[in-house]
Amino acid sequence: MGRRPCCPKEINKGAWSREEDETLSKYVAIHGEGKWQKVALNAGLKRCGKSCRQRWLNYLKPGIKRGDISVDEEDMIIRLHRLLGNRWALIAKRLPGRTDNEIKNYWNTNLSKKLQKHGTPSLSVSSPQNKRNEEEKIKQVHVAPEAPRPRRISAVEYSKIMENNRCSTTTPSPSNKVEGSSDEASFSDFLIDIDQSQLLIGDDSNSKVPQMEEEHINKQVGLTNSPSSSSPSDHCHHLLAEKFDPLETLLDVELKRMASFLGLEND
DNA sequence: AACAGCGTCAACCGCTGTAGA
DNA sequence: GTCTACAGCGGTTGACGCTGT
Repeated sequence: MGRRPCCPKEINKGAWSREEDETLSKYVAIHGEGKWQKVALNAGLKRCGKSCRQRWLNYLKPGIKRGDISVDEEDMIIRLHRLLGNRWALIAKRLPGRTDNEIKNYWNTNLSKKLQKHGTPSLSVSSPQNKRNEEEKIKQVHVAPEAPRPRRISAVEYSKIMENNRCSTTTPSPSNKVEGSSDEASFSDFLIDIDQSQLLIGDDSNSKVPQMEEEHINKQVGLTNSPSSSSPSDHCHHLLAEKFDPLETLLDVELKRMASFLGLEND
């Protein structure tokens, strides 16, 4: 069963002209993003919808940073890549103004070579005290390049996995772990405890930082919690109900750690 | 000056997930 | 439950510019 070609045959390919860029920008400014097939059709662009989307997101969209990647950004990319592997879209989300394509290209052309040359890159943010912990943590969550590609997974599948793991009984809940603990690692441990082979990653752009993590953070900073004092099983139900991204959460923990090294905790 | 080799990056391609009919 | 269209992602390609010979 063949797949229908996504684009008509009589379309432009290759580099976009200035006229095409203008047409696309104007159309999106008026009608907004989305429905890219219609964009291509209605705007009179002889391009396929995918091509329009990509051009907009990677080049025309306001706020796109172009040009040199700063040292800080590079450092961040390296760290995020350690954590996430080749999940460029997720990495890009953490670098405002940078696109997944740009980061991917930068990695392939610069960083991968640097890393090959020097082995582990020397990351600028590391205090001796925390370095060991961090290395340990990275070891645990490191996505090896040769590891099978993480699979995106639906909330429904996740629910099944969580139920199989009997999370209400065997998995420590952030809510009871956090009690009296200022150790944010405990929270990431909770995440890491999920069988790596079953680790799922919901990385759609709408996935928000899970409420459970917000609660955790709120507790850390001494904010009052939501009225529903949650039992472990409540948390489990919450997990089941929400689309949840353990990696996303881990990432935030990691970023917070980095921020604390840099003294940027309040930013 | 001419050519080859290499690096960069925009764009393409194929795949998966999701939503709606 | 199945099918289809669409969105999104990551790997790959190819055009172009730069550098070395």
